[in-house]
Amino acid sequence: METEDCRVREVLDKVGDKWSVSVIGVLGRETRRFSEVKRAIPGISQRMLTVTLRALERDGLVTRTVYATVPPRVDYALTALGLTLLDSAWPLMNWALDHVGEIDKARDAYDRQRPEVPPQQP
Amino acid sequence: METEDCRVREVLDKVGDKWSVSVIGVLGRETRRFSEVKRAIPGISQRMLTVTLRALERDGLVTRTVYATVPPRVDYALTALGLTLLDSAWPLMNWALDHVGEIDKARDAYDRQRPEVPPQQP
DNA sequence: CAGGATCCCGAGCGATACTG
DNA sequence: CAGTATCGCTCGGGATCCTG
Repeated sequence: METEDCRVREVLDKVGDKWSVSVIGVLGRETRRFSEVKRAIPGISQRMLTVTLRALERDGLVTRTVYATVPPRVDYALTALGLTLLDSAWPLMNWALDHVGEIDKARDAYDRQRPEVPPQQP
Repeated sequence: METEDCRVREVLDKVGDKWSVSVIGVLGRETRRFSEVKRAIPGISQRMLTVTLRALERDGLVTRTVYATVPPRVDYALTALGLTLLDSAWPLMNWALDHVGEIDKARDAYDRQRPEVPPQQP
């Protein structure tokens, strides 16, 4: 954890950013249209979906296929590289799922110990 | 990837944030003092190290031990939970290390295809 | 030595409106 | 349908100064 660790962190930042994981998870092993991905991720704005997909495409993690139809249609899918990322991220995603409860409990315990600006009524 | 996915993302955000991974990596299986961790992570400010460590402690991932000596001394170490996180994160960290090169290449190729505001001299 | 308190800038992102 | 363009706000986080 020293010198080129920053490069790792850069990649981890990407995985950790607000939407990339969700998008990669939704794509999984199937090809999806823009609107399908959007519908599959409740809170995302079309802007952030576009931005996120562009970034993933730029990094060689997803492919973008445009069909010159009317109305337009664009398909997204994970590349081979993207699939290896998905596989490598699985353990961590599972960890998150498995331990959310523990984390919540730890957090509550921690918060109960420190008053931290006890509620006032302004 | 639908409803409680947001909880997973919340945890992933934590892992993906700017310093958590580095801190967890530095702690690894050994106890370290505040200043040791700080020195092991080049770019970090003491403020962000404090903030990051507090968040990890709150989530039950690291323990904080204060010695009432002069000068003061504070030790940090991963909890059992933190260790399971470290293990689960390994595959992803390795993936990042192994594929940084590929990502850079993909990025360069992508950028070379789109002019994207060709350099001007203002 | 370990960290609390402030100030402050800019990236990140949501909301909205327009287009091929 | 699948974007692009703008505006504006939030807040992450760096710099700096102070303390037990």
